[in-house]
Amino acid sequence: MSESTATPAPAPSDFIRDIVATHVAEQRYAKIVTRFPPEPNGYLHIGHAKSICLNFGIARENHGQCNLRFDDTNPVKEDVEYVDSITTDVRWLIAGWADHCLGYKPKGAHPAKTTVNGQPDYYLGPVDPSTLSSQLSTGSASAEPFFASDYFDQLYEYALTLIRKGKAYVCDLTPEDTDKYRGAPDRPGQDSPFRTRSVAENLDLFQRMKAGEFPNGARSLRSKIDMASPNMWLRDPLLYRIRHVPHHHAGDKWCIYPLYDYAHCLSDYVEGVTHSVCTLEFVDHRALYDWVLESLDLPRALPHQYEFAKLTLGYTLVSKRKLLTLVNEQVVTGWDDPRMPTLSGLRRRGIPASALRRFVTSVGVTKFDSLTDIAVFEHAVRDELNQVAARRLAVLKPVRIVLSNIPAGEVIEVDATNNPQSDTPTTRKVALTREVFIEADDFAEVPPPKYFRLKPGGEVRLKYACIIKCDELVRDAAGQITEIRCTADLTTRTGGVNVDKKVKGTIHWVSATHCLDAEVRLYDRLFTVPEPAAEEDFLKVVNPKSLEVVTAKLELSLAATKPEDRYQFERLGYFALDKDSPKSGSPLVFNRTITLRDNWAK
RNA sequence: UGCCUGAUGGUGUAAUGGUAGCACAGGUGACUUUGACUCACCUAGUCAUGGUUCGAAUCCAUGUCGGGCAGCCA
Repeated sequence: MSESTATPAPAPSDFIRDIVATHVAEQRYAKIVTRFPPEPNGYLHIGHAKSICLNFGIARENHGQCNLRFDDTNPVKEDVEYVDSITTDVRWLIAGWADHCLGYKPKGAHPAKTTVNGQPDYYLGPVDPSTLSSQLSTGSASAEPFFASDYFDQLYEYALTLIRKGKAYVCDLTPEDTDKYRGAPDRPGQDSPFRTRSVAENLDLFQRMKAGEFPNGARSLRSKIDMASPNMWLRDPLLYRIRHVPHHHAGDKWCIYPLYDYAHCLSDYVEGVTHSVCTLEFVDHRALYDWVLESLDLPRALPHQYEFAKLTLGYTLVSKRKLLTLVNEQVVTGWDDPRMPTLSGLRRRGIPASALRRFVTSVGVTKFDSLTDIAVFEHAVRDELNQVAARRLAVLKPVRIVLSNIPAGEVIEVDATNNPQSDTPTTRKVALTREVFIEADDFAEVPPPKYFRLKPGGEVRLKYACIIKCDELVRDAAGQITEIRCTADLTTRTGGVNVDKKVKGTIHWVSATHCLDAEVRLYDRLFTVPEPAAEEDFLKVVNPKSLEVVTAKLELSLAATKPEDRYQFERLGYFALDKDSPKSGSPLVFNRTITLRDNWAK
């Protein structure tokens, strides 16, 4: 069922939501706060959609909030370009669904120093979500997403605290030696020779690291945990590295930058996050997440990390590197090519955000690495579009029919239903004339068995119009069919005496004189195998027929199509205007979002 | 050979000691002015072996198979 219908879908349930529900029941937190923490170093894809819907879903189901936070601790890989695209994609995906849970902070705000239970503390809360949406829609922009880089000052203070507690030290090992000392999964590491430095020396060295006295990689700040731990992430993992580069958000203030494991848990804490939900590859990091937080004796409730399996979709690739290759090798036209699994690509293809949400909800949340059948995704898209898309007549590969008993110049207006799924369907007028186009596939001179469509001597209904009979094929000297001559039985029109006459087939059509030319881009899956990621060379399994461009004939009403409109071209599939389209004077450009199901598999 | 984690029809997911259910896919039929939608019916599953129990997908043990971990990436 569509989200727009009266019966709302039941709230999803999964092991993480169960945990949250327990915490709500025991009133462990004043408010449930989650976060979506992308690094601004690439475009969001369908896998991120699962994480976004989980985090925002938990927030909206519990009257909570979900912060959009950029995990921007590595300036050498990041760029504001991605901050903008990610922000756009997130807001598109949650629009009309969880906007009221979106955690944004006052523009330019940094954590405030407060006192909690007599202890110093840092906290950065969101702007009032009820005022946020109006701010965003008016573009007054007094709010913005959270940024981990806004906490660099506090993170530095916390690092000093760790040093004073003897829980962190400055290490002079080279990156190569650090690796060697770390040991291997089945072999313990060795203590760094710098592990026993005094607190005073560590303090001095760390401050000088910050002051820029040392070159990149010369020293690092490390946690002091256990070099023999069976968990590799507890073998004195690095907290800070030296990088003499400016930061896209923090400017040129810093030459030391915190690492993920150190910055993430503290960012969660500073924002008051309660449930930090991430993917399975971070399970081993959870011990470190907890270690950092617990080592600091923080005065407020600590956030906790929970992990789920990321989405893997059949016939789809989401690897940043491989997607980049597709763009660079011009296999696709860009990151928002409608064949790409990026949110911008899916959006351009015409897939509604609501369909994406419904899809990721339907696959569930577990700790099992699974491969989701692309059919589940396609079903969600079709199901959603079937509810909302207006029907239109369009012919992709036209063949000319002459209705010999209709005089040239005569226009018969017929009523066509806009959406049969609607409780109160409306209609529009479509012109029927002497010459019409039908789909090339809908005529067969030598029909296969059980062929319901037009064939020599056969009858078929032109949808919304009347039944026609194929009388004659006109050929040129070479024997090629140049014209299909039919007679129209006007008594079978709506309201006609023979309206109830049955024929096996009903086909779509467009008047040859009252129509519109349009470029229509027919997309198919980008890869020919279910698991392109498992391929030694994924470029070899790119579907050579993933795009076919045709010049189609459309009914006239389509001239008024707006970018957000979704149409079903009857018997063909769902289509949406491409962003290339609104160029004045040039024909409209439509993208095929997805075909209709076809049970008449040839 | 270390640690972490997982295993239910073809696929995904539920059942938290008490009738193995749902969705997708597939099949058959009905309906149809979309070979769509809708509806009905069908196909098909607890990784293995032991144990506890009146009763085990669920608890225990052992094994098998899969995924993750040795970035100064996130």
